[in-house]
Amino acid sequence: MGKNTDKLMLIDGNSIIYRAFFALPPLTNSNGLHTNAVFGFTTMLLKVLEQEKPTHILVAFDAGKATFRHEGYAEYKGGRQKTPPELSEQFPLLKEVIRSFSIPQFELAGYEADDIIGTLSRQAEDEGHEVVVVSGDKDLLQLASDKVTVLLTRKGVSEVDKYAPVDIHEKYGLKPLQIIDLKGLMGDQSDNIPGVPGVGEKTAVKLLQEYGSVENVLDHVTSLKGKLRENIEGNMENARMSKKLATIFREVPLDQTVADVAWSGYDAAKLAAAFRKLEFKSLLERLNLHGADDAESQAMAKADYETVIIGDHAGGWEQLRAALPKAEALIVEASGDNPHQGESIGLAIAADSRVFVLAFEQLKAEQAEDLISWLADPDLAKTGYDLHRVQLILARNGIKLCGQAFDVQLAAYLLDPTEADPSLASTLPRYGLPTVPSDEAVFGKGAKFRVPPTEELAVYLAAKVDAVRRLKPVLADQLDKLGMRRLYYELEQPLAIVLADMELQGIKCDGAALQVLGKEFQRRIEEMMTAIYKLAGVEFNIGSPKQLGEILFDKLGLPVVKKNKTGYSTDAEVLEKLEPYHEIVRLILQYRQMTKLQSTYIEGLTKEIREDTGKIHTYYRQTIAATGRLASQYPNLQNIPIRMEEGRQIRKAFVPSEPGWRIVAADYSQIELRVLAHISGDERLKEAFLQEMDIHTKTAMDVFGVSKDQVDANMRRSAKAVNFGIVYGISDYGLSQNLHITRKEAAAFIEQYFSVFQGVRQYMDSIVEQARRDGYVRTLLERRRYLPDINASNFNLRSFAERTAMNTPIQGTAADIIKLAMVRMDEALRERNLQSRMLLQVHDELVFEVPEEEFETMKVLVPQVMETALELDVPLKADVSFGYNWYEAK
DNA sequence: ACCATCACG
DNA sequence: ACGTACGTGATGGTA
Repeated sequence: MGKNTDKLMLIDGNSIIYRAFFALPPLTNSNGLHTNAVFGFTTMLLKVLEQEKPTHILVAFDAGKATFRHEGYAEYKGGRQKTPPELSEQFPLLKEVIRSFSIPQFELAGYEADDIIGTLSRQAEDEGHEVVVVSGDKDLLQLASDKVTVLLTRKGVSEVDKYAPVDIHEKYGLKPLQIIDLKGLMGDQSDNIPGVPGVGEKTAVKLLQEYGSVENVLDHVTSLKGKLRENIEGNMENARMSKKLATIFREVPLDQTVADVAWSGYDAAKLAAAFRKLEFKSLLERLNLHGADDAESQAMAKADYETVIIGDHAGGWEQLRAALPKAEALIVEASGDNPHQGESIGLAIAADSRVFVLAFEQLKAEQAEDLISWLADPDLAKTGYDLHRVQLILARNGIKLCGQAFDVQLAAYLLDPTEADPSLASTLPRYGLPTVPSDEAVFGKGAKFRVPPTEELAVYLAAKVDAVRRLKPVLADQLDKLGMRRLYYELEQPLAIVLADMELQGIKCDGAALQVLGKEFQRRIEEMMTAIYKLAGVEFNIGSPKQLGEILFDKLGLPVVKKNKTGYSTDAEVLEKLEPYHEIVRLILQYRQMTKLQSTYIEGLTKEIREDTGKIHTYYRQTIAATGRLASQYPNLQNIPIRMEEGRQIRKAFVPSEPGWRIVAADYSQIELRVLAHISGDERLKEAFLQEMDIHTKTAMDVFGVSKDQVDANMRRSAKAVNFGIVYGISDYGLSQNLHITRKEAAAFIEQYFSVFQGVRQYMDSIVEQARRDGYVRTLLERRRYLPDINASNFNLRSFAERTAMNTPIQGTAADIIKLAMVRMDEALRERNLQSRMLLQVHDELVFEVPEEEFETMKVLVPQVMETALELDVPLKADVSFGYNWYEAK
């Protein structure tokens, strides 16, 4: 190493790849090779290279054989699960990627990556250079010094935390070297290092802060008391050995020196080739490497079709007309995220060996008639990408779409509802097909959005529509294989059309009523601002959590309850605790509430009212929620206030679009707990619903062992919280937070609940076990959700996956049921020739507008359809309400 | 672009 | 010992 500005980066290869493997969902390239861990490692590597800009770098690996640590303690790393084959196969891939980065890597028989890193970091330190160690293992913190900082991965591997000695002290109250003592005392499950039984992190830190080291703790064991002393006295040798095992050996006989790992950056073309091979499309883009790699185009589908641009020559329309009977796939392109707005761009249709592409403009031509009637013909099947959206875009242009037969986006969502990127560009490689460029690559994003010249656009749309045609049979087969055929064809596909109809219908919103309310809110906001400034003694931006924190905690000296990574937390939970200390707090809570109503609802909704019709048209996303629920956007009409009276007033602005009509709303009563009763088969829970009892009261009776009359409001409230907790995947901590009780009390509640509702306990245990075995959970209608973290060694990731395993079948089945009810309801309205319209869905509620003469019919029909959507072992119950606006329907 | 906050089921 | 309740979307502030 030469200059003093040199910086050596040492990466713990094994630790990072393990972390990445368990943190990321399974990912395979088109050859079926698993690549998730390599992907995670690479993402992390790019990030730290960018951030730290090292001049020297090395990735160290364990040699995969016995190390010197096994000589003294044969059980070292014993009991560890065998490396899963899905991970093993990624080591060679990773090593190749590292080579493509031109980064040196090594391993040495008998030593671990830690030891190599320790040795080189000492060498560099002695030479006076700066060192950065990267790992997922906090053992490495022992290496920190003036010269050495340690980066530990957080949240899987996507982020790193930087530790200098001062940070370690802040977090643990220990010096870097004491990390070894820490492990000596507390041990390490994953390395099978015993430590001292009964001593965890808390106790170990306390002991070390007092005594400094393991040895000194052992010397002073007589001054300790009780069980702790007993445990330590009985395990002195274990403690000494554990410390030894945890100590990184810093004198590995290495041939290489720091100078040997000099690094001057990577060769973009080499790296691109490697990413290409692994199909790391997003990384290619991130590096802007497209131009660097000629092989890129090879993975793109080689066009084995003829592209016909309509409008180019006279015969185009005629060819299209002749080809339409054989049409196989359809693409409709428009700009922006909101299909109710934005510019319609173009269409592409794949038929036989040809692909036809036309600009939207062309649909105005006389010759477009055949195409338009093809689109509208319910007997002519269309396969496409996001047909729900297509239906809206076409409708906006006065064109009807019918005959939706297969939607690759919807199918891909059902096959993996957690996949974040539903684009064709990302879906294709997941199913082993050659990919297409991303929308972003073609159109640019945000302000840079532009429609490319006709020729380029045509090539892109042609590639997409061809891709849809290839993808369809693959996804359809997969749906069949996984038993999701009916879910797709009888539920989701028909629902897409029902949703589009609802969205096109829209709901009338009385803008004037919103303005009246807004005026009142504004008056109160200004009143509160004045009062808050007066109490604070200064004017500041109340909406800025940073400034508010300074006022509350620095200026007024209120106690700090909770912190977040930006600084003081000032959320409602914190403010409620601070209310007794200062009257400003209550005002701030009210101010927050009012400004939320004003900006999100009064102003937000007003912007969404169409001038010509006075209606709001939301957009239901059918392929977003991991549980199968819908999501509503632009605007979100699933979170209109109801819990607080002030906010609830907003609902008065939602009115029928025809004079004299009414709003009829019906919501499922306790659908999630009913679903739980059904799928768990718990006799007591079933009985509660069969007897039509108030479920929270009944729960309180059973849990507290009292009669109905003895259940007071508090007991019912607790029972209600427990019921919520059960649905969410219960944890004592979560329940304790919610009820403001101790964790112990919460745990006792839960235990009591489970001892009464044994079927529920059994279900919760078995669903988690099943998830561990299969890697996924399912709803009653066979919707599935994969839980890649269910076997993670990271407690947090694993616990989250376990709660998800408990929650998703419940929330997801409830979603199945209301979706089914929507499809049936749509049919019922048509069959009976009713004018009433379904307008909104709010997870367990459906909202209609109903003419006077259909009012009595709908009051019966809606709950009847909802209650019979699916037969369970307990009855489903829907409560109807009505009024001349949504507020009154309560 | 990301975070904190808060609206709903 | 670990440190969270499940699922969403919109907003304003801040880097």
